[in-house]
Amino acid sequence: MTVDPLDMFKSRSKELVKEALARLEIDVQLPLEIPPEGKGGYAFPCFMLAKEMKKSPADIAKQLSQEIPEDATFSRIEAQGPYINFYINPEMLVQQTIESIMDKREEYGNWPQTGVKINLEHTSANPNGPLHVGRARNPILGDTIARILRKCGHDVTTEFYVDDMGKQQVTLTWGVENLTQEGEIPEKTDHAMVWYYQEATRLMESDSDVLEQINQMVAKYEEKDEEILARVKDNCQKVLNGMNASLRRLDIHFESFAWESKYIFNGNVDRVVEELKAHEFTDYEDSALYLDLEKVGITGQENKFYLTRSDGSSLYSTRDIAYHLDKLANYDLAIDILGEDHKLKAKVVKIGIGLLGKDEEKIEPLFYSFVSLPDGKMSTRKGRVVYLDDLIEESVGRAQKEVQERRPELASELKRGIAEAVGTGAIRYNIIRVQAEKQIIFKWEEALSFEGNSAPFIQYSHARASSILRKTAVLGNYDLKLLKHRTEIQLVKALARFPSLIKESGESMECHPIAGYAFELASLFNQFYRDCPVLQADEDIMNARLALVTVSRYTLSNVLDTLGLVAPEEM
RNA sequence: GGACAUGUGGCCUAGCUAGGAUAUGGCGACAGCCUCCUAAGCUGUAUAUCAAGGGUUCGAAUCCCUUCAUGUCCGCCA
Repeated sequence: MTVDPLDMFKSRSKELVKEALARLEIDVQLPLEIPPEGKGGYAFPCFMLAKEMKKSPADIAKQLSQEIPEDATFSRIEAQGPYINFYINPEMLVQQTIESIMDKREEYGNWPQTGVKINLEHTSANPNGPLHVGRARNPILGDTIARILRKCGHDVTTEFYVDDMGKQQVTLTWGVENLTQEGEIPEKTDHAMVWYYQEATRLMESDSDVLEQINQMVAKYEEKDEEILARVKDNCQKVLNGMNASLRRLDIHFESFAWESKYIFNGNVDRVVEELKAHEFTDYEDSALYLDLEKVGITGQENKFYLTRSDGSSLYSTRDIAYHLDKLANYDLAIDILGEDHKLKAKVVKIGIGLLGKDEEKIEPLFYSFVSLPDGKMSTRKGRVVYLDDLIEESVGRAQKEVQERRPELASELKRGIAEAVGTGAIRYNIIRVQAEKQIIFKWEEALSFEGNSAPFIQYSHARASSILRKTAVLGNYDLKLLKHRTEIQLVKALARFPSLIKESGESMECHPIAGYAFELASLFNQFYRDCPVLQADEDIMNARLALVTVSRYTLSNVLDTLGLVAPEEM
């Protein structure tokens, strides 16, 4: 059975149009469109034939439709104005779709393995403090895209690039080794460590002795001092552990961690510099190597993009080039989830890879805009920040209150589970439902909405479906021809779209269409729930509807999983 | 100053890649629906010069140009 239940309808309608055109000896392809509600499943506009045939599009549509024979796949094929509309045979659609989902179950929506190996780098936040909401878009976006690509059949490895080379990391380590934190120390390691970083940064700015000490450490570190490396990595790891704990709560995990220092210590960065300095697009200024942006066609910037300092030590982007070289050696595609502030750097990395003779098209950066607060950008230093952990706590806390109000009779363990699922789900969904390049201004009321277009809305539909199925014995024989209510057909149409949606979203690497679909599907299920009683219906109808509820539940569960949301049995 | 992105009812948002039939939904507002499978639900009403102007086209939210607004970048930081 094919993955996409709509496939036969799409290809058959195209075929029929093609044959009709051939009979009229017209050598043009008509595009397939999805018409508005009530105009059938597929439509072919005839405008582009008007010039050639010297007739109005409406007349052409009429003439063409007369050339199309009746076909079992469609209940009606007719011209309406300038369009030929194909009405999908609802019985066949219901049959195809429900059987396909019954057959695939948890696998419905998954495409066959492609063998394509993808490295998907996301989050990669500097390990000097807890994740804040301004950055939280990165892991959520990255994890969701990873899930989509896996459903598309690709072999995805998610990776966190740990920056353990910057001055910031040395500053943190200096703080840990020279300062004593007073008062109550937070239990979570990222929250405990950030104090040292903030305090050391403050001291460094006011005390030149401190600055001197830190600079000396940085200098030694860049000369590949293994002992300092061990100390810095140790502190990074502690912060990283805290970050990972936060992300785990959102069901975000990494398969791999790539440490930036590795590429310095193993000599790869030196090799990159060696090769690049021979290139005609690079030059020296005071023995600092730079790339001439004008020569590579980047305008709007200062012309020099530095690849090394004048002492020969490497810069961030140079190390990033070495890192990406490594990715391309091991993967077919490298995807990077990056904040919009990284656009120029990402471009330079791609160019660098190209200059080294590798295929830069295999690097795909995806950008997102920052989440800011109503009074501006989030900043850890200025204390103008909402930590991800606080957002999660607040969200789960509010969800806990809601569950308590709505379902006081449930066991408290169950209520806690529901609150966790709803609270964390609301956060993920709110980030993912908007296209990544739109700027978001963080507002508590919006971030923690549990009604309307939100995660709990979708989870609730799943809980309703589960509830119906919980109350019945094993599914009996069913006759799908009995499903002909308007909302039943609409629900089936939505169910049928899932596999093609997964594929399209994987190709465009966008998450928000899936969120929109999840909401639409849940909404249609709720309408079905209102219009079509299941358990009270006559046995024949009940069995047919139970089949529809079963496949709806599978599909709801699969979309929720694609978005990284829990599908609760009850809420 | 230049570069990249974004601009759709009071607020948020889909549609833009491949121009087509009355611009998608949510929040908020107002009016309704629990003797019936969970009301985190459902139904209805009102609200849009698709930032502005010009162009291409039989046809533009969608393509092109100009302008404006917002975000981001333009460090021998990361």
